[in-house]
Amino acid sequence: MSTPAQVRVRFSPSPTGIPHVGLIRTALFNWAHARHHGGTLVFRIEDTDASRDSAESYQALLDALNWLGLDWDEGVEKGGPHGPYRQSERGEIYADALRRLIEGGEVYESFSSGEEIEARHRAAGRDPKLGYDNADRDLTDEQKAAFRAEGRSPVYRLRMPDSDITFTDRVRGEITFRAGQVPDFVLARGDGTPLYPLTNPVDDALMEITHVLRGEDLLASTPRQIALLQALQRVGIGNGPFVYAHLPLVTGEGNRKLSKRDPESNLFHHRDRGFVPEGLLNYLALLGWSIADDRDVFGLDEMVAAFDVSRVSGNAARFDVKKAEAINAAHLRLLAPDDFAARVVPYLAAEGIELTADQRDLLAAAAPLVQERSQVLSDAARMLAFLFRDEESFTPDADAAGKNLNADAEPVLDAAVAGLTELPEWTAQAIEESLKSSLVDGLGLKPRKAFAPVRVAISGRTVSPPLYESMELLGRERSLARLGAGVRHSRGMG
RNA sequence: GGCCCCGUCGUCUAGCGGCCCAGGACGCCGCCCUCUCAAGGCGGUAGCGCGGGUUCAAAUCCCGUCGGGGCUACCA
Repeated sequence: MSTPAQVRVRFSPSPTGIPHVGLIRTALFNWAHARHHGGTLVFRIEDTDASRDSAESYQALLDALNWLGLDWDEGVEKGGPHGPYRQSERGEIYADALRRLIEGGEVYESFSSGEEIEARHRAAGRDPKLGYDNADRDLTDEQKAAFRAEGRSPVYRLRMPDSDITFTDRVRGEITFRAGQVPDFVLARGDGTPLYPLTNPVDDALMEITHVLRGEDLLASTPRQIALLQALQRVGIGNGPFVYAHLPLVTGEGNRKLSKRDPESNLFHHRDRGFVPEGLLNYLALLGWSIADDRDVFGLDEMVAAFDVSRVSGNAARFDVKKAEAINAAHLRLLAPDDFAARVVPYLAAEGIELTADQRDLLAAAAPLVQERSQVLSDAARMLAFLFRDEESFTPDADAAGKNLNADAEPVLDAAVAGLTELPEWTAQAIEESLKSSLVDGLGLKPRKAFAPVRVAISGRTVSPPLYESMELLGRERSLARLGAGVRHSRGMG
């Protein structure tokens, strides 16, 4: 595909709250688009609302992108020829743009209050929710002076063109907004504070953005931006409108836009559960895009090679935790064993386990046992935790113990201990033979019945790494100690 | 209410006029492997919202309708 100019895209969040998966999906698509075309990704911060922006949110954004490995070429923390990249530091630029727009007759002062606008609609028998009625477009100097004399200060509105606005959205095709449907809108407050509708297009123009990939929630504001971009061009700023692509919304239960209230909207929630960047990014890529008709597990490099915005779907996409986990699980299995083990470490720490050097080796030996049975890294940490707890602090999961370390379990565990104590060598194979002979053959139990109490006594859980291997790694002494503790627990239940 | 977007299995999607009595994935169900939970393998379940056109032929094009969603701030 050929593109006339060098591709320049941007990721321009406002630092409010915790990074949302929908926001990150947008970042990913912009990143992929830039990388696919060998273009430039600009990372700009839209912090024009001091009351909502926070330094923590800004840090969280950096943290998110760094964790995911989504790098940018120009922007905050990096600089570039179009800085500064935080809107809070670009006040003079917006003031200048506004001044030129006013001098060029593109923008006018508006004194109407919201109540007045509604009142006019009611008086005329119109829907009061119609929005601004462009009533202040041609105020005379005398009228303006009179308003000022009342102590009122005006807002600045862009004079919208009286012609249709049509553009070709890269994902949705041609979209037209009829003339007169979009009211003149506010670019800056009376005190001159620039607002998003002004700053966003001004920066896109100045930063020479060529493609805007953003959420569908911004689709309705596109005609306003196009009109502004054209006006800016007339007063000597930028080259007019560029290509737009509105990405489908990411929704939650009930097809509603995923709200900040939903835990799955929180990027860090997924990181905390043990999604790896590869897995989460892969899943996010699937929300509106597909790499092939028969494949959905792929890496970032493959995405970059194949990405094409025009193949993005227009349908809203529901964030499905189950599928996200399945994709993540596939990536977990793709990891080299030592890499997998290393990534589990922080999740063990979250369980309160700090590893010693010896335990590091133990982890390296044990991690492969759970690599294929984990969906997220915290699964692995939970299954492995029993290996790293000393006998004083080890306590089986209450639920598992209640169901499996009961009166019925006592003879089972006793028999297991008896057989295991005398075992000449402590290997998984020897353990297996011993347990089968003492429990299955000796007590005539079904394997299900026989191994459940042993598993819970040893690992503390009903789902664990393979039992015999687990016991081998745990060692004879500790295994017998836990079986003994299991016996005592069982008596307590009897 | 107005403007705009969207409408293929429960969910994410492939499909861009014949290759589709619709393919993949997740989920769900079943079976197999196992004298261990799980994992894994195999199989199954389930969908083109509806009504009109256009065409030899429509999931694919057009119109209508119904449904869902977004926007509608001196937030971004």
